[in-house]
Formats: sequence, structure tokens, C-alpha cells
Amino acid sequence: MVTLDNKRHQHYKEVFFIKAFQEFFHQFLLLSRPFEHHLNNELGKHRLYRAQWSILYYIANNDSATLVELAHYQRIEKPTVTRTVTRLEEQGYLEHIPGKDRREKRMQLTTHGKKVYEDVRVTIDQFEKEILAHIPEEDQLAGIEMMKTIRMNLISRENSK
Amino acid sequence: MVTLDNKRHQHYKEVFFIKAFQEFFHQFLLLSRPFEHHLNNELGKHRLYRAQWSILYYIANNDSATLVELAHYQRIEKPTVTRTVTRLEEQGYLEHIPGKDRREKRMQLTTHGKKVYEDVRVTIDQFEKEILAHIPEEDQLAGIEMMKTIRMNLISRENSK
DNA sequence: ATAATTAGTTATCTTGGGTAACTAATTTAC
DNA sequence: GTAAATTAGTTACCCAAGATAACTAATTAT
Repeated sequence: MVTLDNKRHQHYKEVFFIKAFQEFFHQFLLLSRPFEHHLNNELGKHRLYRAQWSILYYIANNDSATLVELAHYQRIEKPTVTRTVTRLEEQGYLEHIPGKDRREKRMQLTTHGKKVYEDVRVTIDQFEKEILAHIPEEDQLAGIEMMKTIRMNLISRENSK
Repeated sequence: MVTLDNKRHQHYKEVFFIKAFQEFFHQFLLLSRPFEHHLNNELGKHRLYRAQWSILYYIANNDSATLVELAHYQRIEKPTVTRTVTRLEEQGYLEHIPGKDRREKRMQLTTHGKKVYEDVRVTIDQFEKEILAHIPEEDQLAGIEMMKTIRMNLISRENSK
């Protein structure tokens, strides 16, 4: 009887009381694929992809950026940035503004790029609002802070290793 | 003077009061790449990748699964599942248990697979705990619910389109 | 019994990460 | 002031993990 109860108890624990941190990242992964998928669908209407959009977003909010700046911010390698920026340049959304340091390639939105960003922004705003339905702004703000903290924890791990 | 104040005000709004839903998904993207990167680093110690780990996780928590079940749950296409499951089979972590319906391929962990899962679990638990440092369990639980809601909003969008 | 559906596979494409090795420009050290 | 070290960016190439299209085999529905 005791043995059976122990077994039941164990089963109960395993199935229903998964640890919060496990469940947290499980849900994070379960959300990130579909989110990226849908985001790319929306962006596809404007012939864009997530990686390109991330760069447009950064530059739209910071006026200009160098490739290294983008790489550091997004925590990706320089060659990845080079490739994506090149595509955006080819599409006529970004242009190179020369600065003092002739090594660096500082990019800004072209007039066309600004126009496109604003257009896409409308689509994406709509999309993001829709999928945040029923989530109070207060919780959204708490979520933002949480993600920032986790990101910082990740980054400090990098440096200490 | 009025014009200048307006300009300042506008600038202030744009730079410091980005809408919550924009910032939410911006942070989500900023977190998901580094998270996957670090997760893969940890998994690499055991010669695993994120996609494989997701499948091991699901089967470890559900005893067995068919490929279609995995595809539906993770919202990915069947060929993607086939490939990843095949790798896990080759590594000797999964085995096919025949059922009534001879079309479906129901998979379960092998003894070796169970052992490996438990080993990796320790590494990943440690990793996940570390990067959730300074986040109260209460907030983690709120985050879990938020991600579930967003995921459901995404899925219901799919169906209505 | 035939038609439609379902589970899984194979072939092939694509995005977007990564590393290694390089050039050109700038800074630092001597 | 020059040589060495560092930094920004590029090129070539690799790979994981998603996707679609077209297929077979098994099962269900008509």
C-alpha cells in the first residue's frame, strides 16, 4: 500500500508539477517557432524576413548603425550581419553614409527604406496587437523586464566562461 | 518656441515611449537567438541540438509519441520531424513501438535514451536556473501563462485565416 | 470495392546562424 | 614615426532546422 502510494505520488509530481524554470523555457521554445513563422508570413507581404526586419527596426530607432554595432546588439556574428545588410542595400532600403573612420560602414535608411519601414510597421503593429490580445499592458511590461533580465543573465554567463 | 517644444515632445515620445507590444516582441527576438545559441552550447556537450532535445523532452514527459503528434504539438511540418526523429533513432535514443495502426510510427525512449535524457536534464536544469536568476517563481509562472496565451492567439489566427 | 484521408518518407530549397581566413584602416607601443 | 596589434568588414564555406511538393502505404468513409 505504501509502495503504491509512493508510486502514485511520484507520478503525480512528475506529470503535474514540472518545475517552473523547465516549463518556462519549454513554453518559450513552443512560442518562438510559431511566432517567427507568423512574423515571416506577415513580413513576406513586403518581401522581407525576420533578420532583415530586425535590422530595419534597429536603424529606424537609432537613425544609423555600423555593422559591428548591429552584430553586438543582436549577438550575432559579423558575417551574418554583412549578408543581411547587403540584401537590404540591394533592395534599396539602406545606404552607406561615410564617416571619419573609413573601416566602418555606417548605414542609414534611404527615403524609400523609411517609407517601407512605416508601411511594414503598420502590418506588424496589427499582428503584434492581435496576438497580445487579452494580455494587460501591465503584464506586457513585466514580461519585457523579465526578458531583459534573462538576456542579461545569458550575456554575463558568456563573459564569465 | 511652440514648434521647438512640439519637436522635443515628439522625439521624447518616439525614443522613450515605444509601444509596449512593439517592445515586447523586440525583446522576445533579442532573447530567442542568444537563448537558442547557449542552449545548443549546453546540448553540444551531449552531442545534441535544440530540435532533438525538444523531441526527447516531449517523449520523456508523455511516454511515447507519433511523428504527427510531435509535428502538431511543435507546429512544425512532418518532414522536419522525420529527419530529427531519424537522427535520434540512429543515436540509439529512440525506438519504434509497433501499434495497431501500421501507418503510424510511435516512438519511445530506449533505456539508453532515458539515461541520456536524465543526464542532459541535469545540465539544462542548471543552465535554466542560472539564467532565471533574480526572477521570482511567481513571475516565472505569470510568464508561462502569458506565453501560453500568446501561443493560443497565434494558433487561432492560423485557423481563422 | 472504390475513393478519400492519414502517416510517414524522400528530394530539394531556403533562411539564418556559425567559423576560418583574409584585407584594409586605425590605434597602440616602443 | 614606424612596427605591431587591434578593429571593421568581407569572402568562402559549413550546418541546423525550417518549408514545400510529390510520393507510398495503410486505414476509413462512401
